[in-house]
Amino acid sequence: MRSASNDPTTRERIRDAAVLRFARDGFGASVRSIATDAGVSPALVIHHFGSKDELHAECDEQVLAEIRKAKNESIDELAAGQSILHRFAAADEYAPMLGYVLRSLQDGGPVGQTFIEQMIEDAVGYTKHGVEAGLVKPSHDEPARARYLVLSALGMLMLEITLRPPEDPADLGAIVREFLATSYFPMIELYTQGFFTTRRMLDEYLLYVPDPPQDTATEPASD
Amino acid sequence: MRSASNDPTTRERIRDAAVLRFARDGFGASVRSIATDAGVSPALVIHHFGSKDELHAECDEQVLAEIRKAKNESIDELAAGQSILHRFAAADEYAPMLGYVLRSLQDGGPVGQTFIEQMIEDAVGYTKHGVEAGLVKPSHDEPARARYLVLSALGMLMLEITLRPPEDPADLGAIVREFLATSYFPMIELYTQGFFTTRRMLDEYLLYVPDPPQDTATEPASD
DNA sequence: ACTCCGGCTGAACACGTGTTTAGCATTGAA
DNA sequence: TTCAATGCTAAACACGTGTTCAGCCGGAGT
Repeated sequence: MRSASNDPTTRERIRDAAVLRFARDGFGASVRSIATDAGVSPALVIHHFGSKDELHAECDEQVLAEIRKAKNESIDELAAGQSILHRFAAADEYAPMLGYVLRSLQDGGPVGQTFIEQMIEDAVGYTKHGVEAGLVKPSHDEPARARYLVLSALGMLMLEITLRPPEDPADLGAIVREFLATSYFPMIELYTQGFFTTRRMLDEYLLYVPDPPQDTATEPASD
Repeated sequence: MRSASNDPTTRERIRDAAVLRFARDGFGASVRSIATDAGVSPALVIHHFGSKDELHAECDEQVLAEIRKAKNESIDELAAGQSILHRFAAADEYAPMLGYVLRSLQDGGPVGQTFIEQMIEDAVGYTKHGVEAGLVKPSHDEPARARYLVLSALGMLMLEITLRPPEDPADLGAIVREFLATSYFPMIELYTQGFFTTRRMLDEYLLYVPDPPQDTATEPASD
């Protein structure tokens, strides 16, 4: 049999090795290093995937599928308001996936983009629940707030990891946990009591722009 | 004269071209492209700087010096609580410097590190003034808050630019202005009214960790 | 037993990189 | 004029990259 699509062993082993190497070293990792990890010749990698770019694309799909799976499996916890980030950080088995996502974030790749979009979408849901339950204050622009919260948290994590990269990428889970731990206090404090003592700046803004944008908030402040 | 250290023309032209190219294309930019920009042969670049790494280091110094200069020149505005980021975004002439800093942030390079450290240091000062003036609520851990505010803002900007890179890097100033504009509302809202309706989570944390760290907030949560 | 065939490899190719080297050209001094 | 030195370059080198190609090897089919 040609087993045109489901010879599960070698091809998948290469793909998995690639995901790991990409997560560890970024997408500049060489085909040769991936081949070595998979115990295979560089030529075979190309033979199976056609090119490095196609291998990259297939890794993207694989990781996105794994994320979907992880989300479905922990849907109960996620419903409680925990983000997928906590879920990833909870178990070290997710470290490669997390590393891959962060690399993709640094690269501006499609995995990073859709990951962020999904997180924003989820955040909209969480805040909606929170508001309805009376735990979260309503916002004049919920999508903008959700987007702000996600981007600031994820960007901060990305920055932290870029500035102090882990010696062993397997420790990524631990690093994210440490990050969540150290960010927790200032975040909770800010979320609880705010930063300013007066409503002046907010009210002035609401006066100046009486109707907060609904779809795109991307109007530059003229000049 | 040998003019051992102060032939200002060619060498500086190469350095400036390098800063620009690094800002545009990242530090992977080739020596050849820099040489072409400077109207010079690749060999001369090496002849003047010894190696690409040393050129990179010299560009770092140059940019840090420019940042110091820009800070000193606009010290009045900065004292009013505006961050250096606003200053950079205000005029397009700073776009290369800004681009260089962001690249260095992506790379985890020393420019990014000291830039962040400086911003955090400044933020500590700003918030201190704000608290004394009664405009800003005090925090149980001021350094942690300052660090949180800077990292979240800068990380967010970095993420935005990575995910939607400018077609023409000269537009960086405009992009940052747009970013500041769109982040402004959710940020002000969060800073004004907070996020949670109750103090429960904060109080629980303060109960659990009665004495917030004073110098370093980077203690991992045990293992 | 023979053939065929497909997974697989070693060796090479083409290319881009940072860097080196030999030497050109221009300039200033003796 | 001659010499030396300096700023600079063309060409090459060494190396790492993705990719290709001819062919090996082992197992299944007849």
